[in-house]
Amino acid sequence: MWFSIDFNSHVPVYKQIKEKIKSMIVTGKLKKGAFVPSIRSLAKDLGVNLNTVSRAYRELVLEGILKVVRGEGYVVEGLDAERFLGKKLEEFRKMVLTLKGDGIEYEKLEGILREVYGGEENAES
Amino acid sequence: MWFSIDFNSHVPVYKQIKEKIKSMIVTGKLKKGAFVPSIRSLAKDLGVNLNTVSRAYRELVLEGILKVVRGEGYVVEGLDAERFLGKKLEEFRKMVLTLKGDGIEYEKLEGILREVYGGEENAES
Amino acid sequence: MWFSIDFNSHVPVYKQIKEKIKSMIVTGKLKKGAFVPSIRSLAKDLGVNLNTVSRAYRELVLEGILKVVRGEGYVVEGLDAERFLGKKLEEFRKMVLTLKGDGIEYEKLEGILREVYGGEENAES
Amino acid sequence: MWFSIDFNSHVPVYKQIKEKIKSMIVTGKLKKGAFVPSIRSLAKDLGVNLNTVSRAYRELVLEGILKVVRGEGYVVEGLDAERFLGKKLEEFRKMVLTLKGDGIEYEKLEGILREVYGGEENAES
DNA sequence: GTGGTCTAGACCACA
DNA sequence: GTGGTCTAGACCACA
Repeated sequence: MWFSIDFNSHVPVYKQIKEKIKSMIVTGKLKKGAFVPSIRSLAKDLGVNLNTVSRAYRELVLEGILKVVRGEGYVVEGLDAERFLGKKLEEFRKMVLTLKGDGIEYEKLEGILREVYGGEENAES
Repeated sequence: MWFSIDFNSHVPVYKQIKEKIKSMIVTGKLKKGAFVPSIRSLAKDLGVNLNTVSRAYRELVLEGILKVVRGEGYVVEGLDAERFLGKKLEEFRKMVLTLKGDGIEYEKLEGILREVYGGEENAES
Repeated sequence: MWFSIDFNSHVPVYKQIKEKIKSMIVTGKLKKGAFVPSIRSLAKDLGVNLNTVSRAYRELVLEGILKVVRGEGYVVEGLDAERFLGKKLEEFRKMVLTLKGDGIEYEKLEGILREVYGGEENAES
Repeated sequence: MWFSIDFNSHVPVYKQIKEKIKSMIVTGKLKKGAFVPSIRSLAKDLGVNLNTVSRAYRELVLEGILKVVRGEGYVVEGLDAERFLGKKLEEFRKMVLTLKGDGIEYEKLEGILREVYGGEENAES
């Protein structure tokens, strides 16, 4: 059921975990009131240290996204989807700007977009 | 004339410098045989330590992109543009995949693409 | 009839329970020979696990403050009030020292003391 | 120059460090713009692990009390003294309430207060 | 079983 | 020199 970590990424592992959890909440894979996996089980699944997951969860609590239930685990509180997606789109815009700066043409990027999104149902031309 | 560093990025500063240099070579802003700025001046411009720029240049030399001219500075050797742009597009594809996974619709991304690439040829409005 | 637990305190719940029981003995609310509430009922009242109350009682027995009556429950044995209060005052002194170190004036603390201890005999206003 | 940790306290070490730093800012021992000791040197002084100090500093940054300067260290930003002292006094009130509940008389506490504050200059009677 | 804290030590980036 | 992250493992409290 669980996701994986990119150990080659510059993004620290605990931040990757935070993003994944947020993503799963936004997409409804983790619903409000549900328990996220225990620190130790997620750490084991991801091949990561307990402290790393612990830090991710702790920060999500500070952000009001998770809640800790004594002796039981972490529960989903909620997440401002609007804001989460807004940030993601902002990152996307930044990357597109960079790519434009690198001289890559619009069509290249649109092509990839269509490929990823499967083609037919999304493309007009 | 010089670029800037995103100190909040997870991408290490020396890697950001490498990427910028490469980008300027690919886009022709730095031509083969031209001198890149001296380590001292670039470090000053960017507000970073000499060691950081030094490391970026050193690695660019190892990659065959720059060449040291003893006592004079670093000169552009060349760069496999195909490969550079290929990597960039690969990163783009990865990000699009993530965004799709977050439930963001094709249209949202295409809209941003059009915005960034200016109006006329791509946008209808 | 029973007290409450501060779940936000750093003091472990089982220690809070021990302190409360001791306090009630010292103040005569629990007299020698009286039964303290059963583990089950106290756990229920406080909203904590049986094990937690159990641990508190067990340690109080080890300290000679409670005694197990097989099949009946836990009975108050007694408590060195002098020592109990001495510890409390020691903690108070420590806290006052810290507050003095923080630059808080004598009058502020005395004011709070008077407030808590009610008006007439101590306060002028 | 530095403080010490109470390893027997229930208060986690990283929280003790946070409180000490705050206290030193409030009392002017650490002024705005000054560097706090480096993570590693403080860890060594206190006989504590680097990660523990690191967590304390990191949380102080989140609270806007410290600021991190890349490659240089942590700098004092500022602290709402009013709020800090208010919290301290609240803790004091709570403790006094408990002590009153334990049957300790006003005079005992006032006596300790006077002792700690040196007597003459503060006491009226 | 759950989380919380801490240690000893490693490796990296930046000044 | 500075901070940042991570691991492996320990010990504790609570359900």
